[in-house]
Amino acid sequence: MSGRGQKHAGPRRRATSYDVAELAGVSQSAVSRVFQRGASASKAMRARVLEAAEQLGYRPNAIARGLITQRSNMVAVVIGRQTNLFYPEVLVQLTEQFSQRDIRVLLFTLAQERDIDLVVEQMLQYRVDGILMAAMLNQSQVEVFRSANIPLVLFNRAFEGALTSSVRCDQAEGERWLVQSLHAAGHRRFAIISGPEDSSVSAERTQGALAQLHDLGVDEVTVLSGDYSYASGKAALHTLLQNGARCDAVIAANDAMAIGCIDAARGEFGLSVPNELSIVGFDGIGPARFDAYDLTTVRQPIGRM
Amino acid sequence: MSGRGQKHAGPRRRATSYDVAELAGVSQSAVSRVFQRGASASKAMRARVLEAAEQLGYRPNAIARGLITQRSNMVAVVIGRQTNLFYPEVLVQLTEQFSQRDIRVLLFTLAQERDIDLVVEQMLQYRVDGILMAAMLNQSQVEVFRSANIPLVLFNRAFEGALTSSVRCDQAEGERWLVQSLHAAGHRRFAIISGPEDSSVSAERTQGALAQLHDLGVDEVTVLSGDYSYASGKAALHTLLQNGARCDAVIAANDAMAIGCIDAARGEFGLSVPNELSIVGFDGIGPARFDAYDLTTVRQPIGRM
DNA sequence: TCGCGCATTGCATGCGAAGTCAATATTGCC
DNA sequence: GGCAATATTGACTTCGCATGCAATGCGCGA
Repeated sequence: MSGRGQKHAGPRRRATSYDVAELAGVSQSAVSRVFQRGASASKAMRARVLEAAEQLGYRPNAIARGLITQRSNMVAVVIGRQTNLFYPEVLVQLTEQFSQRDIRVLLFTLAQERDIDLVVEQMLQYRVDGILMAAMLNQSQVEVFRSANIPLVLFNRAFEGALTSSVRCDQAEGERWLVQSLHAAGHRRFAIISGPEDSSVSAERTQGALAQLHDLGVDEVTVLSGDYSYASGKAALHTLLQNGARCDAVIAANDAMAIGCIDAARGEFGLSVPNELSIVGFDGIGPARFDAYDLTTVRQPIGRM
Repeated sequence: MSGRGQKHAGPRRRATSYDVAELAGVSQSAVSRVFQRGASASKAMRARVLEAAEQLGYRPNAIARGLITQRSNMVAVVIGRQTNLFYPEVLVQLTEQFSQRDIRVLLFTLAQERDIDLVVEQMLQYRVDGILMAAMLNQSQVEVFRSANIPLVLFNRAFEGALTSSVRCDQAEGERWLVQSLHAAGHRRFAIISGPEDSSVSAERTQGALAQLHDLGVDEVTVLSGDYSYASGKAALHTLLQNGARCDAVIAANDAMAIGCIDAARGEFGLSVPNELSIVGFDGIGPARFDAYDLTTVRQPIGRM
């Protein structure tokens, strides 16, 4: 009432397609069509609408659009709480890729294992178009998504009764390659530091390594397990060498643990790495490329999704 | 028609509140109210509705709800393309915190500087309830959010004509503390490796360090700049020592560069760190705690949001 | 026993855009 | 120039849920 325009003083109500239509002197449908790809609209119309839209600062409401089109254009990405640096790196890359395809990423993290049901619930409520899961889930959870017709992609893990897709490298093959290399370099006494018991990724990697060792005629292998963290890598190497195990090559299930091993070997036991002891990892995380480690590892191709 | 039930054969259409209402023999409003907090509903009603909902696998549609309530319950989090490991770590923590408050995180990354306008557009279209921005933006972008009434929080950066909130540590103070420590340890010849020219964080850190050095009577300081990456840290140290600059303490604007410096100092120049050369960083990223570096750094308290 | 107030419940409407269908404008072609 | 074919356009409905309002039921005190 005081003469302050609505335009720049902070319009309480965001402009809608009706507002634009009115200002441009056309119908709401017309506005809608201008803001879509394949819709037909004359040049004149388009120009008028765009100008009106500009003037009002109009933005199509993606929520409303999602309601009517039944597509949210969002995918959920779920990652567990990481002691492990691999997933955050992947996450950023993933998000970029999705953006390029005009898909938004709704991020979920699992602080506790039990949070997963809450997260599942949220994903369903938000009607995400798809789910990329880098965490464990059980049969009933998979079933929920299947019956809701939501594509579920497991990242770096497969599911037993696998009716689901999964994106992942052949973990076992990677380990075989690593083992082969170590063997070729003359190593014969191996130790493996696997991940958590319940990690399918770790299981595959460990299996791969053991299988290749077996093929090479090496059957006596010490296997310890860690939790993928730097600290657990250190601890594992400590245990290993403390017990007097003699070995000249350590195969860690991921880079973080491998780095922990290297530090323990150097710091606690004064060993020269890789001269006296070779240590290999898996993933190709950033720090693995630091000169201090210059880790031999299998780098997962995170570009391809 | 062939007798296959709709129930488990993959209902094409997700159950809506009307479906639930019908099955429970109540009105749609009743269903709606059962799935809200403060709404009134009798025990009996609640029970009937919940059972019907369970049976149909009903989930409230957050999209539709968002449309009517004008709240999406989503916040946008924007991070730049990181050569720097700090933000991904922060991101995961943030997401957990938001989850606990029943807020979803819509993640955006900036592959290119120019992407920012696209991202801004997306955030507006999705009607996010707030924005947490860990990237640079200009006046007009800030203005867009202000006029759209969307709370904008800058992470680790302030804005000049600051009408916006920002969450951040006192970068300068942290550097002062580092410098003070180095000085107390007897160092007198300092070099600074700053971040990119246009980084306000870097500017503050560098200013803080210079100011403290000045206060301590040290005015001759070599300042080089990097881009926050490990590689640029290595390169900077290389340049520094190659040019014959004599210094016994290097202050890097972040941990990644500090680690690069350490590796360069050790690998290329055979220096013992920290005996012959002290190197400090900033952020407290994971790898900074690896034994090989055991970096002195300022750890940003990412828990407090 | 009757009336009043409160707790429940249902009805109807609206959020903002997309898409269907029919009406209209434009174009090409002989 | 006339007519059929095509391109634009607008009116109206729909998506699924929240909410104001009216109608109903209930309990309780006098």
